[in-house]
Amino acid sequence: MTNQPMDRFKSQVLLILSEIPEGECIAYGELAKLAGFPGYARQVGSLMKSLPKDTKLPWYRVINAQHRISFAENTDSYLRQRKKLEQEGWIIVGNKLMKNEKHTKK
DNA sequence: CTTACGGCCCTGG
DNA sequence: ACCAGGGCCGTAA
Repeated sequence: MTNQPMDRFKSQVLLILSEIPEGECIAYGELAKLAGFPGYARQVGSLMKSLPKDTKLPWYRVINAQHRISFAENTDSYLRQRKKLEQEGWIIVGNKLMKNEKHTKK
């Protein structure tokens, strides 16, 4: 028996995360809020960090509230996430995520 | 646009 | 119990 609230938090976050459709993204804080734990953005981050590298969960669809990838550009974590997102139709311009629309809006 | 700072909340030493 | 540190966030300079 461990900390029940935290266990609940984790399972909720993972559940919601598993239901994020392809091509969509969510912020750490948003995810926490949906899970019923507003203010737990950092915990979501730690949880993502704890996920196994080969996880099926779309951890890469979680980004920060500034629509940026929360990793330094020179890290491979950053590259892995970026690659995944680009595969799902996102474009990263100046570190910002943008939907890949047919007509680049002007 | 880039930094800094305070606030937030758990973990691990 | 104290303290430092995170895949964070919003505001201010």
